[in-house]
Amino acid sequence: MLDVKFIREYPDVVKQNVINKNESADIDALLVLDEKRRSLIQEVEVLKGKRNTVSELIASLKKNKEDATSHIEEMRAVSDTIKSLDDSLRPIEEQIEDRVLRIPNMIHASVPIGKSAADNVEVRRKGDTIEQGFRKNHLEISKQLNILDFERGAKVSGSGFGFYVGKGASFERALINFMIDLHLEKHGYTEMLPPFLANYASMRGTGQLPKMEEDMYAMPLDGLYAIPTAEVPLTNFHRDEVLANDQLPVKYCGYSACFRREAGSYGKDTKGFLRVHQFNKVELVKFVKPETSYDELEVLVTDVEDVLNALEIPYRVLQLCSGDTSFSSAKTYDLEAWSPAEQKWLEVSSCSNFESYQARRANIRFRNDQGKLEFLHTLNGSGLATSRLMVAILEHYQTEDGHINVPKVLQPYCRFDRI
RNA sequence: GGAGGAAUCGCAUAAUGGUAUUGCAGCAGUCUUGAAAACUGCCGGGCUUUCGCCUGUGGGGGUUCGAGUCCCUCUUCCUCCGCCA
Repeated sequence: MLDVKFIREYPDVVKQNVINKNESADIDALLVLDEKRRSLIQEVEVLKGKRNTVSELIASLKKNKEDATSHIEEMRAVSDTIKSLDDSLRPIEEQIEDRVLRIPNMIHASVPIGKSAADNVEVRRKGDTIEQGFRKNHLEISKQLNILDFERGAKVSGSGFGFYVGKGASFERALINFMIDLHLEKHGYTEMLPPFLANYASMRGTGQLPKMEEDMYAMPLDGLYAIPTAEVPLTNFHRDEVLANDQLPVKYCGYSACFRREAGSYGKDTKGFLRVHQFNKVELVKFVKPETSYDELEVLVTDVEDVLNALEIPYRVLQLCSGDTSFSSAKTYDLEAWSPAEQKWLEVSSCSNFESYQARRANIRFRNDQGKLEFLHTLNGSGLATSRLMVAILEHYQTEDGHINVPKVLQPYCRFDRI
């Protein structure tokens, strides 16, 4: 979340940012509440100061066995007033918190202003887009080879769930292991295997709640939510903690299943793996010093590109415009893999710098060079999500006789080199 | 699920119901050629030009003039019992 002090000082900048991000938030209502809060605090603090000094007086009178009855009587009234002021303050502070949590992060100065995905800027491209040719789409080829089963997924769980079957399951597992090993060995991340359910405080810490509640699977009986990304547990790993200065940067790499209700997106890209309620993803999360976070973002993107390069899948890197940059992010790059059968780019990764937005929500600090406590910066990127990557692989590595060659780098992870 | 114990600054610790102690670590300074040691200051959050003020003992309530301390409740951790892959 943003610092309330910042919102108070630069309300117009914050308002323009909300517009640029295609979000909505009533900044003026917040400022009215903030004003009310501060004047109430001023009033109540004078009374509390009085109570403190008189209480001390009462203590010393009692120690000397003198009479303090009149002071106690007086303080009884003061305490009642304090209580009623505190009572009127509480709902105001709750409203302020709720409103602040619903204000999006400020975009970075380098982010182009734009309305939608059409205004995103292609930064670079590796490999060429290719024609469909003889290639079948991922649903046809996977049905023919019996490696994915969405019909039975729908029977067992519902629309938008699928089974990986036989060599399809092995191949998925190989892909995950390959990506994790690459990030550990080549990029120096620490491996994590997180819980797939998280509590309210964690979901709030990374910015999913309270605003995106309808996108989450919830288990109200236990107050738990199915994670939409490993970003949630990996970032909240350090919630309410202070990291040592020389510990930074901290880099985690973790696999998780990801769960998304995808409410409101019915009918859009719903074919097979293009949009599912559960998918697998290897996530990268970094905790860094503020002055290094934009350099760390660039490195994060190249860490992800290494995976696509190793798999020899054509891809492009996009810088998202303001309107397409997510709620909590200050700057985001998307990576898209080419799908010959769909004849379009598929989003397979999203790499973002959240600056101190998540750190402030989740209260993650470090001791800076001056020995002071300061919010650090968090970043994360998918490295990568397998479902759409699988679509690209099944198309690119398809042979004319209707089989799939296993990419060279995955062969050591599979017990076969052809499906 | 049941019984008992615990939670105080980054870590560790103290506090007959009278307003949070001390040590370590960290930061700045004095001294030093430099470092160490020693000494001084800072060292949870907020407000304040300064002096200071408010707040803060896992979360939320309550009793009281006054709560780390007493009561209720929730959470987490530890010990044991039960159930379980």
